[in-house]
Amino acid sequence: MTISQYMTNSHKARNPKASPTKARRERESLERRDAILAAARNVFFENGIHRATVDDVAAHAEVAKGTVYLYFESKETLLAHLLLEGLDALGEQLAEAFAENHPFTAEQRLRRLASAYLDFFENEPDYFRLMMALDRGQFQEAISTELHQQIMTRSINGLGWVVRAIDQGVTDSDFAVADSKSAAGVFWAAINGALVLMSHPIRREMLQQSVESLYTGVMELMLKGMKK
Amino acid sequence: MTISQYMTNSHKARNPKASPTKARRERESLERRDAILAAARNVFFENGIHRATVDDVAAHAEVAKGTVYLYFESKETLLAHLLLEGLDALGEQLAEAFAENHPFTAEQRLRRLASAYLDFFENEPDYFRLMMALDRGQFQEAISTELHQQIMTRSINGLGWVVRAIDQGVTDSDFAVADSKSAAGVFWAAINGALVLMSHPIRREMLQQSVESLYTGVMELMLKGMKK
DNA sequence: CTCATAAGATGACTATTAGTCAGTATATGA
DNA sequence: TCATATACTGACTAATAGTCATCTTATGAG
Repeated sequence: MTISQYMTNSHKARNPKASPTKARRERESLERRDAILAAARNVFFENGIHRATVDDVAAHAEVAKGTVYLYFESKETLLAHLLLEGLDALGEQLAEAFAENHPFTAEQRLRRLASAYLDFFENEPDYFRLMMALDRGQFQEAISTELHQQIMTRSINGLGWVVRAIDQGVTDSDFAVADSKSAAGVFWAAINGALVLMSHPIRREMLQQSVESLYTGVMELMLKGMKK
Repeated sequence: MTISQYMTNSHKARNPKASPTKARRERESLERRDAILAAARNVFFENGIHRATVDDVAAHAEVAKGTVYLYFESKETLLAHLLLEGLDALGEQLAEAFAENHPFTAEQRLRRLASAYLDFFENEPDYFRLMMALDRGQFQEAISTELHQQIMTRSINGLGWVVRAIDQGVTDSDFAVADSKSAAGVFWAAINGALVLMSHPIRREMLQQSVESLYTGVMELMLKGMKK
């Protein structure tokens, strides 16, 4: 018996219920959970989160409604998990845009981050809508604090890239800002505000300009304002 | 008989149902409508628009539920009328801040407008929440296009003050912006984004700064960016 | 193979609430 | 006084989130 085999057995032995069956059961349980989440993604994104019903989600996942509630506490919890997916996707795109190992200037990095967010807005409108729709007290009260913490952590991590870019700008003496964290909040609030405002066709018509031009306008003013 | 008296009588005569009673009836109808709207204001603002029920509103207005629906098509229509109240209040404050007859500079005017919006955010949090909460497709689909038009008109009028301030800045050669309408959209999107972002206690904690400082940060950067 | 047990799944049921409408009450003026 | 019109009522329907007693299936001991 090799050491690794011994350790594996030891691991199994720790839990009296351990058996080849258990591993399969756990896998199947995760698969079912994923199937329900996938159904939720389709149903909520297709019909909008208010029109869509848990019965619909159950039907799409080919399980009874009760089963949905075995895997997720509530409709809001389901939505929260979709939100986490969206935040993860955005986080990855921001990390890629920051491009840690490339010798970009701080300004280039901020432009790339802003551009990545605009791409996300345009390519993943469902996730973006979800992020905005769930950014409300009503929703937050309906999910566990643990889940809420996870969402907040993901959000902070996303903003972290902006903080780092601004830090770089301060270090390189390109930017003049009092506090990089505040400045990151300002920058993000502004470009996010542009996207929220332009999410409505009527608003776009009203302002007679495209999402891109308003978004770029906000970004350029913010950059100009931060530069030395 | 003066001309005005003649015209008044002529107006009444146009409608064969005219009578002293009719005027009273109409007044009473408006009073009831106001009572229901007042009840809605209390109930929705007290409990939050999702938790509050139309039964609650009816109970507070001391009418049957059916009566509420005689005066307002739906829960959303009730909310839309509260929203109009809020937009009117904000519009008045912006007009006052603009101070047409005072010799303020464009920059002073923009600062005053932004300051008025911050005041509104802080003094009328219920109306502000309503404005943000109802800024969604789901809500817009549920009200008449006429009502929706009214809301949009109020919004445009509000932004109009910002456009005028920026126009002044361009005329006075203080600002360098390509298009004042776009620039107004940019400015408003940015400061509004700051308020939305900071509406959440968790977000404020995350960014470790006050609403005021982030808001001011956004405004100063936007002003700096617009200045020649 | 058989059967007791546990784990997992089910869907009928409850509770809540927006919106309806047949019936009732009140006011008007002929 | 009474027919009519107007205003109001609240029991009812429909939709839907969430529950839980019951059933089904898989497991492994004998």
